[in-house]
Amino acid sequence: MSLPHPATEQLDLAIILAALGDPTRLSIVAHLARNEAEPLTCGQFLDLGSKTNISYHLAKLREAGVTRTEAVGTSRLISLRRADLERRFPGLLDSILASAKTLSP
Amino acid sequence: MSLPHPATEQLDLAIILAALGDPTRLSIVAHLARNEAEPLTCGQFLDLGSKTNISYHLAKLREAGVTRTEAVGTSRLISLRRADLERRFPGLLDSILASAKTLSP
DNA sequence: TCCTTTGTTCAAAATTCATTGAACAATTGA
DNA sequence: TCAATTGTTCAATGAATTTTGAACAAAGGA
Repeated sequence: MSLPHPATEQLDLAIILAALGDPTRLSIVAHLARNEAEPLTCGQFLDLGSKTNISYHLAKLREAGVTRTEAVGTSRLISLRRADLERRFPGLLDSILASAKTLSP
Repeated sequence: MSLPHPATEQLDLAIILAALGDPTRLSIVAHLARNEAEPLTCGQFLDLGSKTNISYHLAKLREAGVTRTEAVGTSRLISLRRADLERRFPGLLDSILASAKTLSP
């Protein structure tokens, strides 16, 4: 099982914005931001869609470079690539997360 | 000819990010930001695509609330809705424009 | 070993998106 | 009035996206 992640220098703005320009994925990212202390598993997003569908959206976020996914046992631990994003596009993620917060308090 | 623009309070984050998550539209917005002194016409984007195609992308940006389009003669003057965006999602547009700048210096 | 848990992959269907050319509309100027 | 300029709308097409269920795979525990 390969879980390819784009390198930091390869992160593309349009691809990242497209990945975040979807309600389900925006909810996933907001949820990750709210629980950055410990990474979350796929199963913790099942209220947002079916198992298959969440797997699809999480793959999109990973391929865009927004999240990192590491396999641990049968689970996948998902976390925001905050430091990488900050280095490539300073301030971008924070402003998007802040904007997302004005919607779901 | 009606040119409907969403109200500031109705601006939706996912819709805005989806509108900006396209290379052509990101170029359009970056170009608008570089020339905010005076609004631009559709014809000034023809290097990014065909006349019909640019009209399509400009409609997307307008419907998302990113741009404002006013008819003047046979032309359309297009400008960023910077103040509205700032009020609804403070800092968002600036951070996206700054990120876009790191790509095309 | 067998079963459960946790996710992925695959194929199919439905939807949406992007692009094009032809036709149209409105304004301006000769 | 006639023609040129500036964009939009329409229909069609191909591509990409989203969603679903069935089948599969890997790890862990009884």
